[in-house]
Amino acid sequence: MNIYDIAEMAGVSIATVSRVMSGSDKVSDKTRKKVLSVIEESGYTPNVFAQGLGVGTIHSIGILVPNISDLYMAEAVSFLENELQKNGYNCLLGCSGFELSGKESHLHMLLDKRVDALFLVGSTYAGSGKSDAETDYIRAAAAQVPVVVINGAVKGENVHSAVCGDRQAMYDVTSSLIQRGRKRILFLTDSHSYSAQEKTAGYLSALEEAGIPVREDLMMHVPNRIHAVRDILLSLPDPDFDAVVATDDGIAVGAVKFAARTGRSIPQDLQIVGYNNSSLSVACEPELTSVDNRTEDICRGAVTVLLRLLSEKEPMPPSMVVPCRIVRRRTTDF
Amino acid sequence: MNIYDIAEMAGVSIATVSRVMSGSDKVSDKTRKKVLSVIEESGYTPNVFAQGLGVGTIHSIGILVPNISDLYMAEAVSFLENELQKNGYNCLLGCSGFELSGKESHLHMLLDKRVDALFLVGSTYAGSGKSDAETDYIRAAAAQVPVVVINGAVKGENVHSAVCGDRQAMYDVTSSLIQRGRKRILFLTDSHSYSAQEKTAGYLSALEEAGIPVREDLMMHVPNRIHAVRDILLSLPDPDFDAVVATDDGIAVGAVKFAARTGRSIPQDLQIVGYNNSSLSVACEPELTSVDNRTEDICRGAVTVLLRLLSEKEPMPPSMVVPCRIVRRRTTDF
DNA sequence: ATGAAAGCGCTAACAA
DNA sequence: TTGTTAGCGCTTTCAT
Repeated sequence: MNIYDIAEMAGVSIATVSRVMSGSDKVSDKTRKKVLSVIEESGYTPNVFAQGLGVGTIHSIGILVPNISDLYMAEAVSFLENELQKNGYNCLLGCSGFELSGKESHLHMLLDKRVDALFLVGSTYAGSGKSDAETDYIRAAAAQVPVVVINGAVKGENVHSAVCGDRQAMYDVTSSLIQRGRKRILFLTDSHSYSAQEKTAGYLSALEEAGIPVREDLMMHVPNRIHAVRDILLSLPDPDFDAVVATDDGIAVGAVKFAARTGRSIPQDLQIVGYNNSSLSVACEPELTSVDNRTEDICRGAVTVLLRLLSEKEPMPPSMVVPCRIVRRRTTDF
Repeated sequence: MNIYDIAEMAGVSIATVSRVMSGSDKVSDKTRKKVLSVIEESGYTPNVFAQGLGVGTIHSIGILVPNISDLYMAEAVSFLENELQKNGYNCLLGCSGFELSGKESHLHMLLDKRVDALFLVGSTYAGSGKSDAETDYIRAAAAQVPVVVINGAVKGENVHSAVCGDRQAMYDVTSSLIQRGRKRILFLTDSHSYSAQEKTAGYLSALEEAGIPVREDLMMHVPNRIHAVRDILLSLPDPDFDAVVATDDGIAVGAVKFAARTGRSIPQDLQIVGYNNSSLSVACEPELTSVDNRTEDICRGAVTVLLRLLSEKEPMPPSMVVPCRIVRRRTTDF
């Protein structure tokens, strides 16, 4: 069932059918009614490929994510999909993993499908910042379609970003801990990404401001798995810290487990702050104080930016920053 | 940059370029080399829409999910995407919500994009089973492309399914509790879906087998939010149960929180079993015994089924069942 | 307000 | 082994 069939059945030309489909006003009411009724009873649906061939787009947008089974990523994708769907776009999803090769290949698969734009979700796409070469493939992609990085900054023509104020948030929570008398604050992270670096910077600046010397042994890289973190902390010969700030809730929960195992009471002996305000933070006991990075607001903002870009309006500011919010629960005394 | 440009630059016809692109062996090595080098240096990528128009597919598969920010769904999508990508398919993602209208509209958006097949993830798509009308739209879709329901059974031509043995699993855990002397087992669920019904049936058959009368007040519907569940249990005038089986970890964690609030010790006073073996089950304290429904195996199997379907091999058995696995932790004494 | 016809870029059947 | 050409189904001028 194609447009020719419909045209014939309705006794009009294919051009008229096309006009009806696209809601053109240059069709008489009578003709429109007739065509619509034929379409209705025949169940006709236009062939997107033919449409795409003509106009160059089928209104789909690529979403690249390292790992959709991560709570944070999943939530972001959820918001993106909702907003995009509302605006008539479909989502092509790619799970790239954290390796550069996977990112590149998945990105090209999406590009090959002629998406109208790309979302890269997660600061892993911003690379470590050591070399621009890490993100060259993103700029190359941006030569074809607008790219919006969620929660990571990549510089380049046609590359936009929406991030949360990770540095400030980490500065805030660290400062709060210091104000409550903590001086040996363990910083736990699982990543070297842009956002991990931002968080690190926030942590360090809080220490510096308070005149507390930085201790290398209080800055650890760990995998983001509850038991792994717990065991690493348990294996420390001389655990010497009175607070923990983590770059993800999962890591923080590991610290909670560590406290439970070693008889440390929370928050008296050990204060703990998580990140992302995920369901993990409220599943554990005591429940985690956590930084809410406003995923929903960021994603909504990112889609707004993108839609404006696609509608060829005036250029957008290249990035937006949404401040984080601290959700206080029982693993801290502030 | 299109196939004509490449053909001209390589001094061959478009047919030859097309052959090279599709890896046909009916091209001389010399010609192939030449064409490939031109393609390489020009960065040519075939236009999928034109391809699609010709052959009727661009190798994309629709994945419909009620809510991707749910841990279980996200994991399933992750596995599906991985398997499909490996086999050269892209994924069009739709988040439909739990309302019929959303399901139908999202499903049509995917169909309109001419996907080769559809995955429906989650037993919500199987409806309540009260009326076939609830799932008619699925059968209608199946008239166009193969449909595979993950974790829910829908009957119909060209509708396949991959489910886990929920009924048996629930029977097993309930029986184990009974064997450990528990007689007042609270069943908590947040859904009326196919899988919820299966789980209910397992629970009931374990009671029946043990000759324990069913008590309506011990079968509750609750929202799947930790604090909500906790508060509902706390508000019970006369909480009279010595074990809890829940159809999701989030719900079970709510019961754990309830126990903590009311001074019940786990598992002595109250045994608790969760479902899905998610990270929540290991975040809470004590850690939850949970039913692992083998998402990965189910998804892998589902993709296998689908690929066979798409490659026009002999018809598949309409459904596969993967047995669940009980992961024992510290909220039970078995 | 409506129709005719020229693309859009590719695949595949057929010719050579 | 290679080239020619007829679709694939739609959009969009350009006429009328």
